[in-house]
Amino acid sequence: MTTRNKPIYFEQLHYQQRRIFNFIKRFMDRYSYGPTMREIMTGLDISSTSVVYYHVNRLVETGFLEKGHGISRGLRIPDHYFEPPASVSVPMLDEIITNFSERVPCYGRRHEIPTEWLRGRAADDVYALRVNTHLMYDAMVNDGDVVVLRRQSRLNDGEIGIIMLPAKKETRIRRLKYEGEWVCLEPLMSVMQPLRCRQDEIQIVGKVLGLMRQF
Amino acid sequence: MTTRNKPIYFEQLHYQQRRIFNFIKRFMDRYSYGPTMREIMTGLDISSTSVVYYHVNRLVETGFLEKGHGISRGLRIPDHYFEPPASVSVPMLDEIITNFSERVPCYGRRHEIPTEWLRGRAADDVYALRVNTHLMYDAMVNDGDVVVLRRQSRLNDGEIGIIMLPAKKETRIRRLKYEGEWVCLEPLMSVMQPLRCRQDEIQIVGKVLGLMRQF
DNA sequence: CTTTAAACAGAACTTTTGTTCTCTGTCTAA
DNA sequence: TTAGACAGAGAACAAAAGTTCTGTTTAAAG
Repeated sequence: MTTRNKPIYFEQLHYQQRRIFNFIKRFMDRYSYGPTMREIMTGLDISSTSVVYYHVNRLVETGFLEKGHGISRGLRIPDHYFEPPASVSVPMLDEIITNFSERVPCYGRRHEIPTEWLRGRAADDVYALRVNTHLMYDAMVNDGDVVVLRRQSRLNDGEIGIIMLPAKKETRIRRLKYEGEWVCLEPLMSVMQPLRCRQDEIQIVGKVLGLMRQF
Repeated sequence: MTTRNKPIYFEQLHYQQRRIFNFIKRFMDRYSYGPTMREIMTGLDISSTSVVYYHVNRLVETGFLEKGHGISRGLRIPDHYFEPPASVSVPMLDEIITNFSERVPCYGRRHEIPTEWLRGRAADDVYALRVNTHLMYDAMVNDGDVVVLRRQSRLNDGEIGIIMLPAKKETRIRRLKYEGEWVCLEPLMSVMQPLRCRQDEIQIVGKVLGLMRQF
């Protein structure tokens, strides 16, 4: 395997090689199978298959293409050329489950969220939750909104999460601030009152990643 | 073109044809190009390429496969076998543009929205708009939220849209109700006051499809 | 100006691969 | 029983397509 370090960016490739690469990509888009050397030749008005062969091998050397030796239409575009999916599907919960050590029921329905919301992390333990009125004014969350959360029992200082108050039988979306032995549940709307309580009085359900509302 | 009506569902296909179809699908998944008759033959321990050829043509006849005549590795799996994308990308606007007859500036940034929000319609004229505070309390929309809208100058009775009040130099997200010569802009939060005005006092920017908020 | 490597041209060659053909066995409906 | 549709075997053929070879041009470097 002889890999050169010279050209890294596509723009640094020579004119002919850029043309060939683009042709292959468009061809595969259209026909789902790759072009032959001859098809590239006629498609780009190149005079000989050997010229195509030459440049294709150059592209393979520089990692812009993959190719099975002796395989008809065996050109491939490496995986890293395809953008990762812009959205991921996460399971949808019908209600908040108190004890998260037990299995979370998934009713088969799923919800699509932007990959960006994961901030590079895996989608493990990420769920969508359709909230009902009792969460309403806490954080500009409306009845019927879908809240996306990562299930976790701890939050860093200043992070926003879904927090249960077992004594009051309430669930809130609040920003968590640690103050020594105490925690302060700050509302996201200034109209609401902050809530100060002992750490063992709250139960953290998860971290809120985002919210989606369909009108 | 001889198309039969007999087998419609994959499960109705004969054992051998199901095997071949699955083999092709797995092969393409793995190598990105299709298998040859011989590769299918050896891969499925079939005794002759002609047997493979026979069943492949049967699969083409019944619409489970597509195939270019005389094309090496020219097998294709029809589009309808692949699920439509779960999300679509729409251009992002930096601000509300008053006169929508002129070209909408697009800064290259885009936003991912669930396909479901389009309700089967095309993504034409759909834009994402990051709102700033002046829209805030109208509809539980917060500063920094991304509102997804379809650009249109008319709304049906009861639909929710982004509505400009040129005289007041205000923009609101409200539910529109027609009352004869008048229109009523109903708030989505009951705390707010409805607004009654003449039809020529408002300018409809678009219909609101949804809202996304990243924490 | 000479040298050298990259790029191009054209043709021929070899392998790969789709296609055809003939023959055989099996099952079903008439 | 028998014609006919269907599936399978095996071999051979022909087209498709990758590869190699030789030689020429071009452009940059020494």
